[in-house]
Amino acid sequence: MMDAMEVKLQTLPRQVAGVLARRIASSGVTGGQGPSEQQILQEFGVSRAVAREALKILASLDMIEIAQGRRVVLRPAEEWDYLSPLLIDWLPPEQMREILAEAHATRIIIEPAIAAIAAKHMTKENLERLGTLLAAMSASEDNADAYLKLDLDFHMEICRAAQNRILDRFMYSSRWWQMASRRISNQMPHALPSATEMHRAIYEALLARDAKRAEEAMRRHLKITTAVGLPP
Amino acid sequence: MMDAMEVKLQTLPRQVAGVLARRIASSGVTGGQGPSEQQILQEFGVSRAVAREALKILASLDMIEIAQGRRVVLRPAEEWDYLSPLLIDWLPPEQMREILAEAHATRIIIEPAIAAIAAKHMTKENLERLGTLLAAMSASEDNADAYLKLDLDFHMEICRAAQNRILDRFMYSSRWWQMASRRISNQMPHALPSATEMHRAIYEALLARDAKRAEEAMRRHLKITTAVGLPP
DNA sequence: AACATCCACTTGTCCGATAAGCTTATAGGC
DNA sequence: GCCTATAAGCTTATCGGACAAGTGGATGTT
Repeated sequence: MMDAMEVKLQTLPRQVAGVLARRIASSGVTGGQGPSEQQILQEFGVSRAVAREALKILASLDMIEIAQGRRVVLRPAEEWDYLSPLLIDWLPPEQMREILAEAHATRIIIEPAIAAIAAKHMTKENLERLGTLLAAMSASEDNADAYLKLDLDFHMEICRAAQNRILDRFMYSSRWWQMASRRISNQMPHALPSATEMHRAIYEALLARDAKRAEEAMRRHLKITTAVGLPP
Repeated sequence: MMDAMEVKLQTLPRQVAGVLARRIASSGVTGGQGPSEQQILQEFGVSRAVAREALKILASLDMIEIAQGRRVVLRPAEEWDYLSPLLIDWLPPEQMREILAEAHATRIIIEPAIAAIAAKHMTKENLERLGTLLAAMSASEDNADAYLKLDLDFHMEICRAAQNRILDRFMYSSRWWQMASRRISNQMPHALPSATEMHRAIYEALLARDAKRAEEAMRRHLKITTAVGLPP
């Protein structure tokens, strides 16, 4: 049962799935045969139940395809579930950076549109929570971790106002991207005060229910964040 | 082991997960205790392995949370994975219609932006494939099923040109939404010729690498589709 | 060469047992 | 009486072995 020495951070199937996923993602091979239950048993020394669950995890990420009687096959990488926090963590560094850059590009498309819609649907409660978050951000500019959490909540609160569960889901995934992004690039503590200013600009546009202004404020905010936080 | 009479369309865990998911989605309850392994064993008469896999499926949709020693808990419906084709099929009709409407609203946000980006990245191969698809659509206007597949491929091909795997993933999910949408509303055979015209307008804008025009053509196309294909 | 049969391999499902973690209740000490 | 600590009982995690069911290729026949 793997190495008894190592600390148990995650469930066994997830650890096995992680090793397999990294291997698949690094190899770049696609379309061929994937790992079979038997191979996993022998290589990792785990029970068949664990091997099966590990494969099920990879299947839920659309990395492999499982069918009775047939061998596991590797699915094309273009269709993997890059919205899953699991997959993000298992990608090799270069691919991870690429995905995070693409995720940010997608934010620049979606979030201004969200802000525009939200401006028209904002309730008093939404605005109150945004105001509270803004004050907390202003007071947390010396704590990058706390600030990030408030930042994420701020954007999520705006999305909630747009009342669209598909967009909600996108923002939910965005949470993991940004946490991963911060893990690999620990800079931008100096940018926090200016970030608060930009958030305030968004807030005030929403307060005035000015869709155009909210959209533009959000776009400016995200474009500047690109230049600061991510590699070219 | 359930009813031996019924045909085996899907794997057993998935069937069980479907029943449980429908029950959870219909009840509207959230935050409380979810189904335990023992309860599933007794109610469905399946083995523990099947019960566990069924729960794992629900967990992969973010519908429940599983942890050793603790009982399964129901997660808030706002964070379910509405991008999954499984969940879509398991929602009660009203919720399904709501989600499909929200999905279409999201398409109107994202796809025009995709078209604008794609216009600048279009390769000769992309344009050739689009042209082929367009011709096939024109010849399939009497076959709604075939037309839908070509339609989906057309939009996907444009997205591919934008070279963004997050957007790719979104379009991949969009595939299931539209197939579900067609399943519940079987109209719009008369709209196919005009749909081809709109697709051609998009194609020509891309051919001219005119981002603004492609964006606007895509937006018009999707807005008209809204009025025809979905309930208000 | 075409076709039917059989066999080996793979995944699906079942059963029973032990380990590990959490919650609650109970017993003890203060 | 209140608090703490231990223990009991529930939950999920992992193991091992067995058989069923489906697929694909090898085999063999016509």
